[in-house]
Amino acid sequence: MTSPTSSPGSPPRDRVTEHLVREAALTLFAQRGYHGTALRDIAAEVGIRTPSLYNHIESKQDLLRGIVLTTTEQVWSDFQAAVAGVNDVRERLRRAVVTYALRHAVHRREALIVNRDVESLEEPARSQVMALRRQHERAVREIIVEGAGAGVFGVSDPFLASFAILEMCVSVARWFDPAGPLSPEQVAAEHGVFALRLVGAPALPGTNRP
Amino acid sequence: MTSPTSSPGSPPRDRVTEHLVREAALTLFAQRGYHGTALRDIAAEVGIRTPSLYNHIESKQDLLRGIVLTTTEQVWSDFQAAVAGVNDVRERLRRAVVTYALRHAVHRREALIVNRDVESLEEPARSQVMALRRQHERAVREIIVEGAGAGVFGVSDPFLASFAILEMCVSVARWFDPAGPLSPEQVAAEHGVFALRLVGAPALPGTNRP
DNA sequence: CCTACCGATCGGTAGG
DNA sequence: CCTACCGATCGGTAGG
Repeated sequence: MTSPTSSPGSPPRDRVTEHLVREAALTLFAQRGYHGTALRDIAAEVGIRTPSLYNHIESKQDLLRGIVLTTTEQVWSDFQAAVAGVNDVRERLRRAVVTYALRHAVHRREALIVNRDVESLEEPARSQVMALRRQHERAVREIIVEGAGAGVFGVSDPFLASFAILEMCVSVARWFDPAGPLSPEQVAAEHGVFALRLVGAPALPGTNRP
Repeated sequence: MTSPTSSPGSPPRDRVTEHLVREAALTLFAQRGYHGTALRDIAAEVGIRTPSLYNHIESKQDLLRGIVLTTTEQVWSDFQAAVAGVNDVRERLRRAVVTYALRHAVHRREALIVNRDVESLEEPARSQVMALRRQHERAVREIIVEGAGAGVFGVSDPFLASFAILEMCVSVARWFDPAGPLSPEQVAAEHGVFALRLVGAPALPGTNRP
């Protein structure tokens, strides 16, 4: 692949791209946190000096905003796709949980940053993110409320149960090891089983392997 | 209460104490993270200037170390006290979970800091903390292994189940609201129920209120 | 407990 | 993409 254009005035294509910079930020923010990462570190990671970063990004805050907003939006669209057209309330809960857990195994860095550094996000992005998160939480809780109302789930407090289930999935990002014995899909499937058990639902066929 | 001693050379007792400083650090580290909190902020919180902090503490790192080490040691001793002399494996798991969840509801700030900023702890404290955490994790996992071996729990992967249960308790620190409708004890008890359901154990008497 | 001050580092800009 | 540099802020010390 060669440089596609060389219109007058535009600099020659360099090796470092915006994507590479955001990728480096993702890794370092996840490891050390937003405030624990210096732009100097990110620059070094991609082999340039700090000021050159500004050819690719607007600011350090811009890096955080991109990661957190994109991830939060994807959580919501993932959820909608997962439960769309599914009528059985057990299966709807299972799919919501499997999707959410899968994301936290596959996109560990993004998840860690969203949960650790959302407080460092400036307004108005922070409020947008919080609203989207609450929307997702409410939607999952409503599945539990519906299942409890129908007598399919035995749950005394849907708030408690939904937080426990959601946060159990979130924590996958903290301990999941891609080099470990289980695939993201296996971990996600097992969390679907855990969630149904937790709400006291009768097991779905084929979900309990001894 | 008056100043108890005034031995020659010792300065008069001031209003600011080491405890007050550590209390302020606890609140601010929990809110903004270790790297997001300046000593200046902590000093302002207790109404003094930054250099005066050093009459009470050794360094910023010393504040973090105190919080994280103490908390981690208490988790371990809590656990030992909770399961001591309990033979039934279901009851042992339930007590371990209730104790752990209760701590995360009552000591929210400490828990948030341990989980967010342990990476900022310098050696050798960091390794000490990690070892203690692994010890606790292993002990909980062994309860699950024992229950599974005895056929009381139906669990395909004790690692997965123990992480899910433990992290569900950890997350209590993130959403628990002391002003909310549930007491720490109620939340903790409910997590005991969740844990037993999650491992597929038959319910203990009186643990399921509709 | 304070003021004065230290070197180091931060995110970011000027200018090429 | 770079060097040179900015003001602000950091944790911490000197000295009283």
